Amino acid sequence: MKVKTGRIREQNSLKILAAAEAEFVKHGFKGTSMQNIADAAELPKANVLYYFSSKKNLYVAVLSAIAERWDSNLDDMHESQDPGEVLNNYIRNKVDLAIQYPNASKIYATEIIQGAPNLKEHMRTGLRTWLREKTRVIEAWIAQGKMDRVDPNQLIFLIWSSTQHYADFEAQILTVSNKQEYDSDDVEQIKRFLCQVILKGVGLTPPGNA
Amino acid sequence: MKVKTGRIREQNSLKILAAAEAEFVKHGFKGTSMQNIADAAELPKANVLYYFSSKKNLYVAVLSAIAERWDSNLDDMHESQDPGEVLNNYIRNKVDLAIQYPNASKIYATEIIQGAPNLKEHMRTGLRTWLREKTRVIEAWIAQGKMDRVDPNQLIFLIWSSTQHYADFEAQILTVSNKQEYDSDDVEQIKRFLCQVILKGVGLTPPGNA
DNA sequence: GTCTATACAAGGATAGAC
DNA sequence: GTCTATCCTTGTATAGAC
Repeated sequence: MKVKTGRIREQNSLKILAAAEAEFVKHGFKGTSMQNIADAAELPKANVLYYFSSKKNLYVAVLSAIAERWDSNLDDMHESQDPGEVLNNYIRNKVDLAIQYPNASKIYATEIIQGAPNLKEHMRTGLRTWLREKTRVIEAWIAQGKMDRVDPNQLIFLIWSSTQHYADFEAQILTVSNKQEYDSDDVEQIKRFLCQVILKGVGLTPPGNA
Repeated sequence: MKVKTGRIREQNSLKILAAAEAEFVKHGFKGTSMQNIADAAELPKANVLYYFSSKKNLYVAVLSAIAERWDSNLDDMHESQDPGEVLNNYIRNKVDLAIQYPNASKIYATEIIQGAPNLKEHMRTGLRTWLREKTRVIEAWIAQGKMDRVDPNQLIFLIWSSTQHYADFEAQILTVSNKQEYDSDDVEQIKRFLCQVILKGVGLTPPGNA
């Protein structure tokens, strides 16, 4: 019984994408060689170039996969919902994402630090639209007197920065804390701290603040 | 009258360091060539290698200059001072630093994202000591009932992440905001927002909350 | 002290065997 | 569809002229 070619292709592609993500994080785009990626994926170098016709191409594929995963986790929020509950869930979700996919967060961060040459378009269209929508909802909550009068954009930026920090600055946080990795207690503590401080900071109370 | 050799050396070194910082930010360590740096510094390539004997050496020099500037701006805080005032000043200071030296923040961030291979030692010694000291002061404030019971380490991380974000993610923030650069109004608004939310979030009020 | 010319290595990409 | 061998560019670093 012949194995379908499509399956091999798919499996190899995924192996390469995972390996590439790990290597790009450690050494940057230029610092990563196709040989590194091939070795990590346990495939010959030419094979990697066979699936993704160029290094640049492979890098963009890695970025796209990350952006897709990122966007898929952007929960919808409606002004009819309770702001404390919505923001609480959003923050906890972002922390989970950061801890679960640190490499994704790191590559995304590196790309933006370098001026976002491959993400400018995504930000000008998709992200800006998403942000405007959320801003509108938060402004509605403020108008309804449900929370303090703060700049909605800044609030979103604060949530992004404070949550992603645990992925991007992992090396710093673990080193000064003298730890090898985050354990589940750490993660819960991070979530509680951020929810407590940010929600209280904008005049909200977490839903079940146990 | 002969120009002192030391002056030329110093001036060229500074020009090279500035050029290197700008290039390393845009393309990363491996992605930056000595030719790029030499062109940006308006000097021949061999001249750059004459002053800093290797590329790695030059990169470490850039990092050291950054770490030094960073550390010199770590204000002292004492438990006898008013926590609201101290944290307010610290946050405003960090925002100024981020806006004034975005490249420094970006290179530092990139280095940590990649696992801090050249900063591990600095973090294990200098930074950890600094953090422990601040933690002690914040714990004293909490014990004195002057602020909410929060994890002091997390509070420091929150201040670092939220302030540095405006430097590191400049490209994202400016793009979604449809701006070319931060103006002085933006900077003041950022400071007010962060001080307001973070201080209130830990049970403090800014000193002169105008 | 400054710069030109060059040795030498690494890596991306392709041609073509299997 | 998969992989070996190779071409060619780029880039670090040095030797040595001025």
